[in-house]
Amino acid sequence: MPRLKTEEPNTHRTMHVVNHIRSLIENGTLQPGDKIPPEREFARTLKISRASLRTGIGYLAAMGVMKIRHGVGTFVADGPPEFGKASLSLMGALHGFQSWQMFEARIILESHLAALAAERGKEEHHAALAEEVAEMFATLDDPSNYLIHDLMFHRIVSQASGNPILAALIETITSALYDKRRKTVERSTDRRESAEMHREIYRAIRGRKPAEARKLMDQHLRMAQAAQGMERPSERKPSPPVQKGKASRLAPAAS
Amino acid sequence: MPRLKTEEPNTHRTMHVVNHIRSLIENGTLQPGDKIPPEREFARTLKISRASLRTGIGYLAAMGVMKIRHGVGTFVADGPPEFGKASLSLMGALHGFQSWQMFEARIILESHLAALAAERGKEEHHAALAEEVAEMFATLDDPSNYLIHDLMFHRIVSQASGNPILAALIETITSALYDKRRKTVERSTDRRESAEMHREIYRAIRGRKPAEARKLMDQHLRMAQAAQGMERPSERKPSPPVQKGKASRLAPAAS
DNA sequence: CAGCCCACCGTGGTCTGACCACTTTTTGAA
DNA sequence: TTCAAAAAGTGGTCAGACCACGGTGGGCTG
Repeated sequence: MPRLKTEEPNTHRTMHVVNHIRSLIENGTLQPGDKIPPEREFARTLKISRASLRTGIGYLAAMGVMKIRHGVGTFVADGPPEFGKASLSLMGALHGFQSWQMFEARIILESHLAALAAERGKEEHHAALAEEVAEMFATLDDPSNYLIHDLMFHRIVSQASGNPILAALIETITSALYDKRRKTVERSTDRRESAEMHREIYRAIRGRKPAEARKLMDQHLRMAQAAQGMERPSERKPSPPVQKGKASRLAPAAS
Repeated sequence: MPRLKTEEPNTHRTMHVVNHIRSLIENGTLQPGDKIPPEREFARTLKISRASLRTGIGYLAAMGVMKIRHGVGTFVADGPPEFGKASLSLMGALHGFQSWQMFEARIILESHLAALAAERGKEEHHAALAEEVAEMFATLDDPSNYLIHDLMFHRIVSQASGNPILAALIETITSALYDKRRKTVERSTDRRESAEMHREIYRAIRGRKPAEARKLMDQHLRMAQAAQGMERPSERKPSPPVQKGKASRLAPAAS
């Protein structure tokens, strides 16, 4: 019969650090963008070695919760929530993710996001979206700046959806897709068409028409996908075998 | 004019390690479940200190790519793809995620997943789903085991969808939701109803009826949500201000 | 001989303290 | 006043020792 260990107190230092910082964030002591104490000092405070502290901070940094700047300090992440940058990339290598799958995920998520934004978006979001659309039309001949406003538009839609988790998911996928995207220097005509689609999406959101917003976003993304030749291939390679049994980590300490 | 640094060779050791292991995975030298060399030996091989190697491994472990077992060794993760365990939890603390938001994300994703599974599921998936449904009916009086088969059912649906990225997203959310779920010892009648809904979902998937599968999954999840009192509150707290400008990380090294 | 316990070994975890590298700030000379 | 050099402050790396955990096999016990 296994003894029930009561949240072992000698938990690994790493988690000690993680939980400590976590609580600092939860009780408001630490806000996004804040700088945490220097490693040497912080380590002394927590009564652990600097090495262990660094392990814990590294853990948080890997997950995108903390941002480390060599020679400056360590900060709480302040950008839009996002899972570890290399996360998708790494897991892609491990489990063989395909580009079309990433795009499919993006289309599904972002279409819903657009619908939610149409339901819940506030005036401030509408204003921000309008501004980005305007900027897009203003930078039709400036590809790199156009791209920035394009991304901002989608990011604002995410915020307007009122669901930061879905927003984080999208952000993760988008940033992974970003690299591939930069290479595709879209034609000027593509940008004009794209800008107009964004405007229509904006109107649907502002007009609180969820179904229409979703349809337009879906349409817009499929077009973008086609422009980059990332459609789903008609023929699939043999899929891996179904995992059976392997309850492994699932099984609680039950009976 | 900034000098163009050619992928500086003295890149942080951490990324050196990460990229090394990444390439080992990509070229097939390292398979899921494999054990990597002992730290001391590996560090010598890579010509770096053990501390730096550990930093890199910790990074990978934080993202769920590697699994460390004290006193045994370090392995490549072999379970279903999933983002860092504490990831959602930590980010929740940082950005104020709500339970209903997690559930909303789950409903959206998993409903689509069910539809995709109905389109693309193979016989092997159908068989596996049937088995899990049978097990669920067989364990109606055994809550903890019932839960395991419940989770397996949903996991198989994810696999059947043919999109490992969406599956990983769901897996991440589900595992974060898992803790809360264990506490809710559902009533026996709830389990019976739940099992029957799963059976219907299975039939829709097997019958290749995407729309129906989606509808049923959506219905099932909303019921589960209601059973745990995680509905979306009618009134929302004031949302954070729209982030404007902050292109920060977005801006490429353009012009 | 069968079974169990425990010392041993391999592996990851932590500590110490020194030094290196990057940024920002301060200083002092032109 | 300007700007380049130095200093200060912070994260990054290194080295080597020792601790803690888990598995294994030899030796003791029954």
